[in-house]
Amino acid sequence: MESFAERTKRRLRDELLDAAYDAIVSGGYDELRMADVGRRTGVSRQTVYNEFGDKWGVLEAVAARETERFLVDVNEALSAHADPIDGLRAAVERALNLAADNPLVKAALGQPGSDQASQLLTTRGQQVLELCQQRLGIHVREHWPEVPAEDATACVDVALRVVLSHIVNPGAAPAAVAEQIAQVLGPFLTSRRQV
Amino acid sequence: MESFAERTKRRLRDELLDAAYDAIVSGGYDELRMADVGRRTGVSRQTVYNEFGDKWGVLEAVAARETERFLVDVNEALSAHADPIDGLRAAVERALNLAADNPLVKAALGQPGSDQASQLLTTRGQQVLELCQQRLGIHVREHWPEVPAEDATACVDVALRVVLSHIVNPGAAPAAVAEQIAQVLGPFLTSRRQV
DNA sequence: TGATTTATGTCCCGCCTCTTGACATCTTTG
DNA sequence: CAAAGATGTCAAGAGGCGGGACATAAATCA
Repeated sequence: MESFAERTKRRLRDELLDAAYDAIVSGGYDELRMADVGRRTGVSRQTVYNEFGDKWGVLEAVAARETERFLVDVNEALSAHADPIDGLRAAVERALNLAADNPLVKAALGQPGSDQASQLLTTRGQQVLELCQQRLGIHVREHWPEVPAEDATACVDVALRVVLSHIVNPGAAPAAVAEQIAQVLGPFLTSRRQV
Repeated sequence: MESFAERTKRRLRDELLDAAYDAIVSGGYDELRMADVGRRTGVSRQTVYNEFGDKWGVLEAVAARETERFLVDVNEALSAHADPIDGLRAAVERALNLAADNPLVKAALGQPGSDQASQLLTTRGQQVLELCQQRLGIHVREHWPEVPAEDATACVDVALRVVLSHIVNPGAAPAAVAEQIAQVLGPFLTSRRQV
């Protein structure tokens, strides 16, 4: 049985993340105040530091949770198609559309006072990147049994980086990008496909 | 702002009451184990004692919460009518019907191993009685402005005791009892009614 | 330019709550 | 009669949160 204390701990973290999320979305990372996060949750400033270490830790934790939710949607699109190439195309399009609508992404990239927050998806993006690689990797290896694990990983890695690039620096429309990636990576997948 | 600690405290109490409620409903008061209440909630046995004092305290707390919920329904019936006598009749009928269906009432009165629990509504029923008097009193004084407070209180007190008696020791059908009480107390209310 | 304000990050200590283990007591069961 | 199981009490210990103080850096204001 999970203890009440453990559930309470998780709830605390969750409520802190809610408060931080709201603050970032409405005012940007620079406007985020550690004391506010605590106050909104009904907890001291020290407790926020105990939970996340520092202000950047808060942003990373918010991003990690948001990414997890994001990936649920993307994985859903991925596994909605039997053919890997179709799944890839659908997942890319879904990811780009979701990112375009996502308040946190907008706050990190678009709003003023997001000099630092934007690095979350660029120079300091390892965390998000690795999280996506891992989650997508697991999911793809399950749903693409005909593609060798190593090749699936490579494919995911390339597509992921292109998608991230398009999120940070938008190019063509989501559907067009998805089609482009499917066409470029399609032959690779086809050539590596096994019985 | 309410502190996180305060909310957590309330949540703990609520979850303990949920666990105790389930245990009582499924096995009766005698089958209730303090250690189980703690285990189901994910806290130690001592914490249960800290919160409720002793086993009877658990039962009283469960009953108090259930009574509060019960009264919400009854008060709703009471205030659905402009005329006090109609409200009285409706409230009595609602109360008796609710009690007849209530799992906790059944567990306290009907099930085997409820020798002690049944006292909750009889020889040790002051707590529930007073809670009802208070809540109903407040509500009636608000919704029966034409009846002097003292007379309203007396009316509520008499009706409440009759209803409780019918719950513990059922007589006629709820609607018939309600009609009877309305007829018996009606003249009193009418005579005391003011402009 | 210098002073003030504001926010981050760290440290420390007091307080409160929960946990754990032990114990006495009573009742039920074998 | 002995063992098991439950209630109720006590004390010691651990962990987390609150609150205050502080150093530091950046922005603001005079």
